[in-house]
Amino acid sequence: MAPKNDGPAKKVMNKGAWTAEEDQKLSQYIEIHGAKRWKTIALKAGLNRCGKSCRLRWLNYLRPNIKRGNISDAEEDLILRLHKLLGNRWSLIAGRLPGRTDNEIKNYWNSHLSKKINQNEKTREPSSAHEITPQKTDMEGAKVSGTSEGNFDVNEFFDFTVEGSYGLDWVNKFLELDEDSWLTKKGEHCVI
DNA sequence: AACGAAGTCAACCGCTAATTT
DNA sequence: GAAATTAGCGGTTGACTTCGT
Repeated sequence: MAPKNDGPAKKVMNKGAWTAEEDQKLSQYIEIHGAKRWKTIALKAGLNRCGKSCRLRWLNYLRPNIKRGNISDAEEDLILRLHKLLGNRWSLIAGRLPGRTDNEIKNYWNSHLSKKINQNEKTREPSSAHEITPQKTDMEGAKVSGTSEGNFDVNEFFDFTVEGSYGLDWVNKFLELDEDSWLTKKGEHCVI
């Protein structure tokens, strides 16, 4: 079958793995002009890529201060705790782990932690009726359903827009609450 | 050594939210 | 205020690597 001719030929964008040359072009352009207007960046940097692809590459790989590999025990612990609190809100979780990206945390969760949790759940008593289901529960549920004390919004509660505004210690303390008392509270009046 | 299964991770896709015109 | 554009997010895919047989 002949390809239909629908107007001016669309430029075919590069897809797949980035080359070192592309990385260099993107980094150099952003260094000079900043990381704004990704479509323009893609165009002006001479990259045959869509803006979306450039943004992703920059955020997940080229950005300065990116930590790569080897998630430490402390980081893993924090991810677990934050996930319990926030569910699959990877960008929020990543915001609490300097140098880590949402994509990396998501991957780490899917390949390592979700399995760990499944194993733990299997070994635990099935009678834990108040088990937390991590995804889209807790906080989001609270936001949607509201409570007797009014709507609780995790984004207001933690100002995630300001990195380190509370410090990890505070968040950790917050999350260290014994699960049972935590859940008792949940049952009583507040869906946290 | 060869092969398939399982694991990992970079990148893409589709969607929504935010911003600009 | 509406429409168009841009940014950002989370889910998913697929190529590559590692492991077990």
